[in-house]
Formats: sequence, C-alpha cells, structure tokens
Amino acid sequence: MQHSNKITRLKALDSICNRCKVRNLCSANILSTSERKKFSDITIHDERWDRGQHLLFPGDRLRFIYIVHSGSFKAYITTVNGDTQITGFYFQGDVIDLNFSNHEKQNYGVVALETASVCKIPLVEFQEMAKQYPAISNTFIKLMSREIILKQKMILATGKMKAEQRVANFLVHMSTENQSRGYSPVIFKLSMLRSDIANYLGLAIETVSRIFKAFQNKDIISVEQHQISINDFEALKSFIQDDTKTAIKATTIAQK
Amino acid sequence: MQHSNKITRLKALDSICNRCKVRNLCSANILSTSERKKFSDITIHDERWDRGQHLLFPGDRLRFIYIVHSGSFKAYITTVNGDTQITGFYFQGDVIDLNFSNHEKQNYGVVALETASVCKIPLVEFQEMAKQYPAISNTFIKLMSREIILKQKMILATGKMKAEQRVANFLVHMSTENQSRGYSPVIFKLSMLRSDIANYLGLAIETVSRIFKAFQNKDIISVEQHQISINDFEALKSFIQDDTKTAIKATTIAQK
DNA sequence: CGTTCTATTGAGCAGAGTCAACACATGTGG
DNA sequence: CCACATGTGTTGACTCTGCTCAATAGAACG
Repeated sequence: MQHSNKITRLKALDSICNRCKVRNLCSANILSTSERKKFSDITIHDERWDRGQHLLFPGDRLRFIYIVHSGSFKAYITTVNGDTQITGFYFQGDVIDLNFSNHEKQNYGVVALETASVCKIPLVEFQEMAKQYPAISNTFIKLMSREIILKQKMILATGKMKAEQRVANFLVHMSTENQSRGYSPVIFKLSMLRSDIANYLGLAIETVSRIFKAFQNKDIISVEQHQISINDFEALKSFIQDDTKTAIKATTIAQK
Repeated sequence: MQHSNKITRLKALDSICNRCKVRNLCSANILSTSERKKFSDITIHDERWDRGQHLLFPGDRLRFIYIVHSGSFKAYITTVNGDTQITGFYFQGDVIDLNFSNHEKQNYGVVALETASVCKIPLVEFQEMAKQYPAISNTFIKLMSREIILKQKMILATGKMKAEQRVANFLVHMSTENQSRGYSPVIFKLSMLRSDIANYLGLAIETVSRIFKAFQNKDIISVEQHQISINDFEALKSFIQDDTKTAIKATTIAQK
C-alpha cells in the first residue's frame, strides 16, 4: 500500500482547524496569536488518504501526531494469533495517536474508512514546542485523560453489556459525536462496515445485523445501507440502561 | 467511612520512593537533586488506608495524584443502573488517577483491597511544578500513554477472549507485575476477591472459580485461598493464545 | 455483467450465566 | 471458647444468549 498523498494547503488556518480538538483546547485562550501561528507552521495540513489506506501500520515508528480533518479512521491492535481488535473510530477533530510517547514499538494500525484527510504534527518539533509552552502538554494530558475515560467505558460495555445494549450504546455514541461536530444527531452515515462495528463491540457480524433488524422492526431506527436514522432516541437510550428491556430474546431475534 | 489516616514520615525519600514509577521515570536523569527534593517536598508521603476504605468516592473532586506505596487498590466506574465495572488494580509504584485532568466530575471510585499506603501529590502544586519542568509533564504523558495501551488490551480481552483465556491472561499479567516489582513471579497473593476478578474480567464468579479449579486439575496452578502458585507458566501462556486449547468444554468443567 | 465484497437470514449448538445448595472461613458477642 | 451470623468460595443443574456454519441476497467495482 503506497503513501502517495497530495499535500494541499488550500484553506486558511482558521477555516481548516475549525473543529480541531487540539485547537479548541489549547489555542483558544492560552496561546498567543504568534504562538498559534508557530504551532500552525510546524503542522502539515490536510494530507489526503483513501479508503483502506493505512495511516499507520503496526510496527511503524511514530513520527507524527495526527488530527483528523475530514473523513474517518479506525484503529486496531493485533494479537500473536493474528486476531485483531478495533480499539476506536476517529472523526473530524480527533487526535489519533494519543498513546504516542512509547515511540519505539507501537503495535497498532490505523486505516481510513473512507476518503479522509489529516493534519499532522511532527513529534520532534511538537515536543520542542511543548517544552516552551506548558499549555500544549496540558492540552494533551487532557485529551489523553479523556481517552482513558473513553476506554474505561468501552471495557464496561464489552464486559457487562448484552449485545443489544452494546449496539444501542454504540448508536447513541455515534449520534452524540455527530451532534458535537454540528451535524445531525438523528440522521447520519456509519462509515465503517458491519464487521468493524461487530469487531469493535466484541460481537459476531450476524448479531449486529440481527439487532439492527430488531430495532428497525420496533421503529426505533431506520437503516438503509450505512445511512442511519434514529426515530426514537429515548427508546434507544433506555435500552442501554434498562436490564429488563434486554428482552429481545434469542427466539424473538430468530423468528423475525 | 472515615478518612482517619495517620500521616507518617518515617523513612527517607530514597527508601520510600524506591519502586515508584513517577520517580523511576522522571527523577532518574531528568530532574536535578534540588528539583527532586522540591518534588518530594510537595508530596505527602505514606498515608495509610485500611481494607475496604475508599481512597476516592465517585463524584469526589480530584485534589491529589496518588501513588501506591504499599498494598493494593481497585478502581471502578459505575453506570446509572448501579452496575459497576472494575477498571483496574493498582500496586506498589502505580499512579492511580492518571485521568486526573477532568477535575470537575470524575465518576470512578478507588478502594483499598488490603491495608495499604499511598503518597499523594497536591494537584495544584503539581501543575505549578509541571509548568516549570516540562520533564514532569512528559513523565505523565508517558504514564498515561501506557495506561491507554493497557486499557486497549483490556478491551481486547473482554471483547475477544474466552473465559479461560481471560483468566490465564489475568494470572500471567499478575505474575509479570509481581516480577517487575522484584517479587516472585510464581508464588504470590491475589489481594482481590474472586468477585473482583470476575467483575474485572467480565465473567461470573462461578466461572472464575471453575476455571481456577480446571487449571488446578491440570496442575498448571495451585490455589490455596488467595495464595497462587504457578506450576506451569508456559502452559498458562499458551492458553492465552491458542484457540484450540480453548477446549475445557462446559461439560469438562462441570464434570470435575 | 460477472466477480467479489458485504449484509441478511436461518438452524443448531455450546460457552458461560443464573439459580440454588452447600462448604468453608472469619468474626462477634455471650 | 463456643455458637451463631456473615462473608466468601465451590459445585451442580439448568437455561439462554449469542456464536458458528451455511445459504442466499444485495451492492459495488471493474
């Protein structure tokens, strides 16, 4: 797989970086205009990736911090078996390799789910700047802190939730993420495959498919390919919590 | 539950902090002796906690970074259901609340598993120092980076592994942790209850109990109360990987 | 317009959860 | 120091969720 990406510098900084989490947190009040300019200058803006392309291969040495500018990515880890586990999906503004400090041997891969673009910050220069401006470190500590909390919730989901709770939880999460980016929380496209969702949630593909169907039959969601409409958000949310509602029995799923 | 802890300053810094991860990473070459002294001065050393006592309640405001000096702790998060998920166990030298930066509303609890002691660093003063010495931020970024990787592995475990793979994985992990602290990797005490292990691994207590028994029957481990001896480390490790070895069938477990 | 990738649907089975009884350990107060 | 209560762990029987295997149906891509 080739890394033949076009580097473009089409748009002005404030337009490009509008929804970037790094900017939101650190530039807002903390860095001066000139510091911001410097930060922007070391950043390589808007590098393009196609669907299926690896942004990072397992074993690659980390040399950049990546921020999603458009499109989406999935990150995964692998076992000695060759088994893989998707550890997260990343969308506009997300910082991808927050676990960047263990330079030497990272063992995760990152793949574009669709045509996408990233901004990337060279690690060396980033660390230089971080030395001068503690606000930058603070920003990253905050982002990493959030990432840890997110992963903890994921452990809870895979460890304690039943299949449809996980799916409901996933849909609500996607909805919220969309909303936080200023898009519709009720109609959106899932850029990942069913197999990605299943892998991420620790389920079989068939199970995800059946639960999507069950939710449709209950008019909670509408699914057309990767396009999702949430018709009854509250019902979906109550599925996550209420244990008794975990009552789409195997038979029910099977029979229709 | 009362927070009636005796604050003691019995031992010299280098003795107290011998195995502390914060020290290992940041003091070693990066901070000068006087900086180390300053760092040690803002730290409250060796505060004592009894079994079952909460170091942190869900909802508490974070005011310290805690480092385990002796004994062990468990951290958990809760859902609206009241459901809980143990997110990690912490031992000598571990930093407990690495997701410290979202001050306002943390939602996890931390409980002592046995008589234990911690060193604690006031967050405010920590952040002051971090501003002056970038090495401190770097250390914490590294620790957090590790934590993220650890959590990712946990997601893999709960999402992809079968029950006995998880238990084998857990035992190997505990063994490794012990070894890294200079203790025996083959004989050690599990300070947590079976129910803690089960919760952590996303299994039923009975399942953990049965798998412990199955491993004993195969002479892979010996269990006496909380005391564990690993008799065949390689067998245990091969259990984690090999899918075909996942062949202690339900019947096998049941019949003896 | 076929080939390949992806998703749906069905049938059967097994891994692990639930429920229940019991065993053992620890602790408490008389 | 014993009797009892409580907390923890083990074992068995049974059930169910969700996985596997298999067939089919749509989409997408060249």
